[in-house]
Amino acid sequence: MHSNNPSLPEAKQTIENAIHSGRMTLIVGECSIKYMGRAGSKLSNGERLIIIKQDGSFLVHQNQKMNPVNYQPPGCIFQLSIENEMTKSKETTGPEETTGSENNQNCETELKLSSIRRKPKEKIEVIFKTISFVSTHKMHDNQSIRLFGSENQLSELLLSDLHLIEKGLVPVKKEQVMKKGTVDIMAKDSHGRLVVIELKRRKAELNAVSQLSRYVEETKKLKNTQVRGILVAPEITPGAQKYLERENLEFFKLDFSIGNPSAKINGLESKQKTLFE
Amino acid sequence: MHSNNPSLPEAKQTIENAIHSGRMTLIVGECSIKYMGRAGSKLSNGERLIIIKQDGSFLVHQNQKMNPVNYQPPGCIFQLSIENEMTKSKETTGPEETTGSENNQNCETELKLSSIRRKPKEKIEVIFKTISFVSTHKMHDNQSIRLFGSENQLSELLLSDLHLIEKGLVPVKKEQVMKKGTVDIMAKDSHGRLVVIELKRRKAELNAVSQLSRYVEETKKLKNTQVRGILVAPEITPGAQKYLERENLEFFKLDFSIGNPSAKINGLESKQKTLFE
DNA sequence: GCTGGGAGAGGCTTA
DNA sequence: TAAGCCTTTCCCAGC
Repeated sequence: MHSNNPSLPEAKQTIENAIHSGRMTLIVGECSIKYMGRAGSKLSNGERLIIIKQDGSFLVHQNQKMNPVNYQPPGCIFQLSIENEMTKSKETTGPEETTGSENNQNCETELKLSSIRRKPKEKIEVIFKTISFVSTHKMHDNQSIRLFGSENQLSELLLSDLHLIEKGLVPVKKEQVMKKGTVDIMAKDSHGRLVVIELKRRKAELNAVSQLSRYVEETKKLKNTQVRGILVAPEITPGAQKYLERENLEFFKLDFSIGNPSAKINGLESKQKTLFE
Repeated sequence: MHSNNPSLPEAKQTIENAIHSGRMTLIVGECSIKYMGRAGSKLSNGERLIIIKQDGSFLVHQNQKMNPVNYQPPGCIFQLSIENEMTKSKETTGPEETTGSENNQNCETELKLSSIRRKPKEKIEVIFKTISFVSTHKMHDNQSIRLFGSENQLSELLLSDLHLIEKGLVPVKKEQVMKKGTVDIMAKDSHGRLVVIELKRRKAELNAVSQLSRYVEETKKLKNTQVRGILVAPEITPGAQKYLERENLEFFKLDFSIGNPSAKINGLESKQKTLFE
């Protein structure tokens, strides 16, 4: 269902019906936006796209950037109301005679769309001056995305190929839960020393080293033994490299990108491909 | 501009025109999606909303969740092509006689929309079986959002109210750039000791302590002097608290919420309000 | 529910 | 451009 240049009351009705029936609602219109909650924001008048989803997600997009300019996560509720100058005046200064409304009866009328989140308490108010477009869609879709190459998956792959990193490296407690606490992979080297392995699917930065360092320290205290730490990532920043060396930790370069011929990881790549195809 | 249940060639033309003229394009249709790049993903057939923005941003939304299921950041380019079974067969197994096309001439025809990112090399392919809806919008909008309550802003406010944290605390190099490297605020206490302050606008977790610890250690080495570290946040998790104590760092509770009467931060709240109103 | 950490993170500022 | 870090981060898995 869709309508072009609907009146604000028409739009209100359409949107309410759509929300009620779980249809995705798209609105394009000239609006100003206010947000108050964990933080606050204001956006002056302009044309934007508003999206209301079945699960109560709420998005406001400008015609640029990937991320919405305002948003609410799933679960919020919506309120719609027609407001006009007379109403507003009444509320604030009492009834007045309408002025300047001869040219356009709607020029002072606005549609307010509020989306409210309970916890934390947050509210977005979209004040539409005009709506150029509303459409609603049933959106039949029972599929879920399958993602390949997440850190978790790479970790699994790496477990069976630990020798890629170092000869003689074996998982601690073979075929058992690796994720001890927050450590990605726990292993033992050929000298029987514990090795904590932190995996990053992208260029490792300072905080990755901080993390590994923390894990190593905790493991040392817990096991009361010497513990090595290896950071596995496709790249590392200079600062992180220096920090790593100061902490006596190690780096192993490993590229994970899918479908990239330059990522010639023995065995790993083919396994990824197999999973992906 | 909009069209309902367009043919795939019509949709192709409409979309190409819109991209060329920088109009935001909305497409609702039944499609399958494939992504290859830093990672990979597959999504089987279903109805989704596709958004193409002026700056080359690309979004695929299902009717749930806040985040797009697939996406490209600004700057990517688009390719559209009509594909059908005969074409496909030719490519793979040579010409064949068309079968089962009597009922619906378009049943084997597809519209492929590819969005390509240069660096890193990534590609999304959306294969439309049917398109129920296309609309394009000029989206006149020259406004930028003004956000209140970001950590940066809070840091600025706090600089002029350092005594809130501790009596006698003064900024190092008064009225000068504080952000030495990555340290939020550098100060001196009444005993002349350097104090590194890390500010978190929300509940502080382990990595916040890691961060502060790292800054303190670096500052110690750099200045070769005793250095205190204070974590300022509205809350702290138990794990972070323990870690903090082990590292001999300090915590100061400070609530930043906007419009929350419980946030009785002397001066800070009124300053925030002033900024927001 | 809280804690912890990844994300195809994106996006921003500064060097 | 890279580096570092914030985000109204969202989101998910574990506990």
